[in-house]
Amino acid sequence: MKKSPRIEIVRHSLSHVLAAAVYEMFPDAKFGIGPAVENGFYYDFDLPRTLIPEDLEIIGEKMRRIIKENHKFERANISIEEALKDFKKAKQPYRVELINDIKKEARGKNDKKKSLGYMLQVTCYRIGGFVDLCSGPHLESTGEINPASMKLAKISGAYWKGDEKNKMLQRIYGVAFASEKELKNYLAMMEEARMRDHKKLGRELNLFSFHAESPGSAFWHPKGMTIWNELEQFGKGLRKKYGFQEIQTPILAKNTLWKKSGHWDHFKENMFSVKADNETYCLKPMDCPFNILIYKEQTRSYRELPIRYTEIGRITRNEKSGELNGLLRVRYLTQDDSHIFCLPDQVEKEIASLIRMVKEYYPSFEIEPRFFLSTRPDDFMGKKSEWDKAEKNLANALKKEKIKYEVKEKDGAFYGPKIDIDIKDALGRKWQLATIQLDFQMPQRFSLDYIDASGKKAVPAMIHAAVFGSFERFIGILTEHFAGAFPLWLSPIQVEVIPVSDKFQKYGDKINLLLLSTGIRSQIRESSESLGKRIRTAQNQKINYMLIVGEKEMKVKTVAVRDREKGDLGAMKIDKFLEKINDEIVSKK
RNA sequence: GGCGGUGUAGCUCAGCUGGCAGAGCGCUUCUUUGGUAAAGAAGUUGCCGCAGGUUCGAAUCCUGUCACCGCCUCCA
Repeated sequence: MKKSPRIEIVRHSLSHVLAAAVYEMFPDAKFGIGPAVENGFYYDFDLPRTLIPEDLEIIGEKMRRIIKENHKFERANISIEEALKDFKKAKQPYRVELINDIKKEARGKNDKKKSLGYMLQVTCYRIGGFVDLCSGPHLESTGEINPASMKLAKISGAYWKGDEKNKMLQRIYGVAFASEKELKNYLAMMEEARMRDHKKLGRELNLFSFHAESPGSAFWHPKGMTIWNELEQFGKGLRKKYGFQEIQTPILAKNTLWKKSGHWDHFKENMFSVKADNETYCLKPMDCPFNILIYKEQTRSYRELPIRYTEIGRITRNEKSGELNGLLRVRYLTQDDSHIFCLPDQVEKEIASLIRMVKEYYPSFEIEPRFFLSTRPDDFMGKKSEWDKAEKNLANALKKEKIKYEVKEKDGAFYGPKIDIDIKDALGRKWQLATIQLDFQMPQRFSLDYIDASGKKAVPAMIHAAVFGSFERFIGILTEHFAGAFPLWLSPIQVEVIPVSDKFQKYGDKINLLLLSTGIRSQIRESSESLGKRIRTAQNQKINYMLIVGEKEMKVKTVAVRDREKGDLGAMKIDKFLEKINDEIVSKK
């Protein structure tokens, strides 16, 4: 979908119309900000009372009326001082704050340029009796908006300026598109997303569950575990190919370790701790310090670097209650973690190799990765020069692998910059999965070293990487991506044998056993349900193949194959079906 | 953690201004022995999230609390 500047203007103008409608309903309303966003717009208000869902109807009606009345968006530039006076008089504290921010910024710029005045104006727009501070651009008039292509969507809370220390305002979201048809498509897509919700499918397909007794932790059922194990095996295979060795480390350590790593300072609020023997232990929120301890077990020579460790890391993070979200945000998660210790001049090669490995994962899931370089955050650890070097290392590796990427400013970890890999799912939604992080800080904090070629001690570099990110999140996303219809190699039940009647149950059992003995996940059920009903159930369970067997098939030792998507494929010799299905599993189609 | 919403059978949900807790699906049993997305009948299913309060009487009203959903914040 291409972004049209025109629709941006429409959305922005709509937020202004929304504000006008709210002003009409609540003359005492205090106004926050109201930008255009992806798929629509929003506006934040400080209102004398809490909005209820019915208010949205009323406000929406008012907006449609204002649109129909075809008001002009009248633009006016006024001086900052005048604007300050006006908005103070109008009792608009957030406006006053914003104008003061603009003033401060303008001062800064003017000092440098030594040409006072040019920034000391702000832009306001007026529709009817409502004046709003806004840089625009807006449409000429409200009549240009098609009211049928717009809909108010929801109300939620939002902190003023996005800071949780500030007051919470009420945010009204609207969706808006260039045409009514696009709006309808969008709403249909939202409905589709609802149908694909992994929490719903997880229950229907019996993959996993959540329980109030342990909020934020998934309970994996046999079918979910099958998917998990396939992923784990797949990931471990690739790790082996790229020279990793598997390790396993404990789930908790004394907080002294976390103080040393810096995690205590940055995340102690988010770590579960327990007291034992007059010591405080923390459940691990990361695997890295443990990997470091293994590295430090021996004196390392430059000859043995790089050392590449991989670990299925069971980690725990005490996320705030409101942040939990099914499998996508949990408190107990399992990472496919990796740590590389290498010489500084091996860094780019190792990163490039990791990028190739990441790229090898995705085709099996029918998803396209997109790469980002996340740079130094404000609360960084270490020296700027080290960061510059690390960021350059990452950029060079990306270049070497001819990867197109975008930069996410200030989005790095506190100990180093990272390459983040996002994917788009079947509905076009973005998710962050894999991450490759370069770290010159932990090795220093933990006094890591190796003996270099001249016999002197030197400090190695450390690279952190995860590809699935977490098994929980990855399976959640896959479930939604495939709408529960997993590709054959991942599918919990690949085949169901369905005898036409119980006279053929024995023949069915034989086929089922044959399939199971060759490693295919097959099942057969004894049931008095009609054939149609059993097919329907198997379809709803998204079982890839149904083998219908009756008199005809038994006589000539065939199976009637029904494909979950393509339907009836006709009769097939059993050997031929085995060959077909094994091919598909191996090629991960 | 903050704001808003929602908690009734395994699932999806109905239950109005307080007055005997319901439907469909599922599950069990029986009948049916089927040919590519729902055979028929009977039966079963409840701490109305939890704890208080108001009331002759609470699924329903009030308070608190827990969990979930959406958003904000956060995400090593």
